[in-house]
Amino acid sequence: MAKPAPPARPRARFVRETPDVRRQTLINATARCLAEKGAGGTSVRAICARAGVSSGLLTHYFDGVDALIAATYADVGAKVSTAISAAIDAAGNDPKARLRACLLANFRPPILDPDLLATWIAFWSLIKTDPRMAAIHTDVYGETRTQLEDLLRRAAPAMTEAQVRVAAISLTALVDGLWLELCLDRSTFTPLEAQDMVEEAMNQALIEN
Amino acid sequence: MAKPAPPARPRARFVRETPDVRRQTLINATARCLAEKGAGGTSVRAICARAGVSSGLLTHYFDGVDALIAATYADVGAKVSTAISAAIDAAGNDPKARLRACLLANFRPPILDPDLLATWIAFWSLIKTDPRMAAIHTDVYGETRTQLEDLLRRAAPAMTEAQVRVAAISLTALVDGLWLELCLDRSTFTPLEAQDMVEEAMNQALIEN
DNA sequence: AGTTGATAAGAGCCATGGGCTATCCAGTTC
DNA sequence: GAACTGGATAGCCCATGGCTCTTATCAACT
Repeated sequence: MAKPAPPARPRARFVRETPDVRRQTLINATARCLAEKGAGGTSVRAICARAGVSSGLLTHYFDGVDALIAATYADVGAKVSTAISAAIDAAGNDPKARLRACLLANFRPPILDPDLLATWIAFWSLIKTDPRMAAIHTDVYGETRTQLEDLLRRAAPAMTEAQVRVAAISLTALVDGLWLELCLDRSTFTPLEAQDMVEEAMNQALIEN
Repeated sequence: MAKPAPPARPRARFVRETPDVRRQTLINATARCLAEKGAGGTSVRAICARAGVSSGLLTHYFDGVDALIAATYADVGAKVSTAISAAIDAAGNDPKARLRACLLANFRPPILDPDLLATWIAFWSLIKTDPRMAAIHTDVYGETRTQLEDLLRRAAPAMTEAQVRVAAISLTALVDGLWLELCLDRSTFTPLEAQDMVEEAMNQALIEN
């Protein structure tokens, strides 16, 4: 069928971007949508409206909205990893100072951010049903733990591999638990208190071994 | 308007239940839906199909699906609290044994359960947008922490109030972080290892003070 | 400058979601 | 046993969701 009515309003102008730029724009818009409206409010239309593109673009550049969310997960994970690495490098060369910086960076922006938790929760909610998300989570968590184990080995060379592994898991869990509760409800304790608790646990792990 | 076509199939039989039974049935169905299909797959129709009732009942007994989810949050939180209290009572009268039981119960069924995490994640995802959920969360978390603080005081009477508070927050965070990661991915470490880590942290908190 | 082909827009399609309501039936009361 | 009360059903309405498809637009190439 031929379209009977010509468009009353001319079609909007647009600029042609490279695929990388477009994908990044969509990923950023997805992260903001997840943060502001949660997983339930993150629809194709909402993402594309925020990105300033039409809804057809999403399917054009990603294999559906689920794939876009998975890509956003990987991207946000990489951003967090970068922020932590930057904090480590800024701490200088002392192994203990570097370990400390790695742990405490979790309680400062941009990582200590309720919006980031909202994004993360959206990812967690998809791990159960989407194997791709589960794979990304395993990657991200494993990378973080490996980095922490490396810092621990340098800060306490006397530790055995088993001790390093347990300490890394334990410190990661403590950090995650404090971070989670801080993002959910700031009224219980402060980021500084959380940092003190983590530092205390870190010293215990180093002293014991 | 009168209905023009008489129903080809007679209407289904039904049984009349008390409001409490119906509400509990719907709450249980909601918890199972959240666990199996995540927050995204938990619709009015899915809940009611699982509960074996028609979709109109949900609106009849709850003020929309959000209210039902909030009720489910409160119910699941109460169940967890009950399980922990039971573990504490089963530990006898020794204060340290009771504290230990409270902490370690988090790594045994029914609390260590990926389905439970799925339910919890659904709740977290609503805290940001629904003040009622935030209020319930504050209640549940506060109650848990108060209970832990009480056990700590009895196990280590020499601790100051500030020390008790910090220890409770810290131990809760460690437990939550380990529990979270265990539910997300069992391959990283085992529940027994998690219990050992928590016990170690508990002993540290008790010895120091 | 004209041509070309991929990029982008935007309306539309079908499915699903939540809530509403007219209708029906099980248990109670007289 | 008959009328009554209110729990329970099932279908409907409208909004929104993801995705497709056609058409318009732009930038590179000849």
